[in-house]
Amino acid sequence: MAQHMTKSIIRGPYKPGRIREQSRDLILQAAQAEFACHGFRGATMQRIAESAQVPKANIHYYFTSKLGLYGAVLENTLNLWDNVFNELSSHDEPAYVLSRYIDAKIDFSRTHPTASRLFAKEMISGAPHLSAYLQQDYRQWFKQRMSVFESWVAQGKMDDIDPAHVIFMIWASTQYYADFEPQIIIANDTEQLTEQAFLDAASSIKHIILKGCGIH
Amino acid sequence: MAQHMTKSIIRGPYKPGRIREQSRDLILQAAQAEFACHGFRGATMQRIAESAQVPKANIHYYFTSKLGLYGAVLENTLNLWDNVFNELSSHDEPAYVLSRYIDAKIDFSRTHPTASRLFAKEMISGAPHLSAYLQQDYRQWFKQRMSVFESWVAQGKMDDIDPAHVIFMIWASTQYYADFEPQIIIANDTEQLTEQAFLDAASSIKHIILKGCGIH
DNA sequence: TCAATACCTGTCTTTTTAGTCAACTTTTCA
DNA sequence: TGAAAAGTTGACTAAAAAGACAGGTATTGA
Repeated sequence: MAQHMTKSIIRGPYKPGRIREQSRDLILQAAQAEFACHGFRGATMQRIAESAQVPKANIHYYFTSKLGLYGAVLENTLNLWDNVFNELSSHDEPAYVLSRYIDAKIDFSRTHPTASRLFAKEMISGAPHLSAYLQQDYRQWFKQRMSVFESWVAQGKMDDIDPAHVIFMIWASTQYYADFEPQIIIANDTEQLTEQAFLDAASSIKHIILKGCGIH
Repeated sequence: MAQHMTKSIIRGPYKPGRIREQSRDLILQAAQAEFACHGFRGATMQRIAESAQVPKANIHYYFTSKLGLYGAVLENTLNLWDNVFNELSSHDEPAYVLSRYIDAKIDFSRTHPTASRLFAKEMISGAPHLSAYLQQDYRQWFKQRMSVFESWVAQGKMDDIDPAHVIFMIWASTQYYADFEPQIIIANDTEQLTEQAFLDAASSIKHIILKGCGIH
């Protein structure tokens, strides 16, 4: 993704590359929703074009192919993801760190549900387009966090539980509120999930995870 | 799904309707895998045919259309699902009931991963083909179980947590091991998930859920 | 103002897809 | 055993899909 920012000062409403950026973003957003809903194979360029209200040929002006567009959408989404990942820092107090992390994850589910769903769809399909990411950034991040948990266990700050399962439980529980929305909406007997519903979910998850891991 | 069992005694290897049943099952199984991997729109009749090793026209002999086939697959899958749902009976002891339920759910993830993924894909897509089920059986089941939890809370057998979140946490955590398999495999640094890995997961989930809910 | 560059899109081609159909083979049971 | 019923399938059609491309318009900076 080469960025060739010109040195031009803001002079009028137009700068070279500015239209490009806007149009790309518009298409990427429509594409994310379409891919999240129907998966890579099930999404169509025509529907993405209609959703973004641009001619289909315009998409091919900015993206080489359907696969190229999907790759750009995934890359875009992973950047968001990484920011939330990094919230799980190596602070000394597990209660503080995990609480913040669960809050951040639930907030992500509320504010970026399509990003969560896109990622989930890709995983369920066997993650054919994420192997590079999973093998590198993810693997590294995961190992680092594991060692933090292990140090907590060694210091007697939490029960001796395999940290991997704790992380998976947090991911699963928080992402569930984005990915399985229809199920939750019907169980709640409501039309759509309010911010309060997400806060309540975070509260329950924090209670169970912290107490369940013996963290005070 | 009309069943017209004839009264014929076992005479040879062939009975009317027997071939039908076998062929339908063969196709349904291939279709489940394909739909689970690529979703409704992304799956193709040709690929299902190849996977089942029958000509495409044969599928159309048994199923009216792609949508009809998908409906049959969903119906098939929901029957399996319901059996696991019913494991969560209204026994007196929450520790016993929840332990058994978590074990059953994890076992389902291990033995029927494609069923879990099919269901997840449908949910993420907004559950357009499951509204009838969600509005009836599921809703009813959910309300009944909620009241069981509430009675446990009233009897001081568990902490005062919204039961819905507990159920969602159990579902999310157990299904995660089927739906997000690639992620777990890479984290575990292994080739595939062993039965022992699932047992360990169940063990950790039980520990956290029971202790986290204050169940003894 | 005026080339040069970036951006836009209607129309076309090729491939893939769901679904049809008529001719064929196998199985059944009276 | 033989006619009727069930099952099978290669070849076809029509629709939808991804992508190419030429000929346009808008924007820029000198």
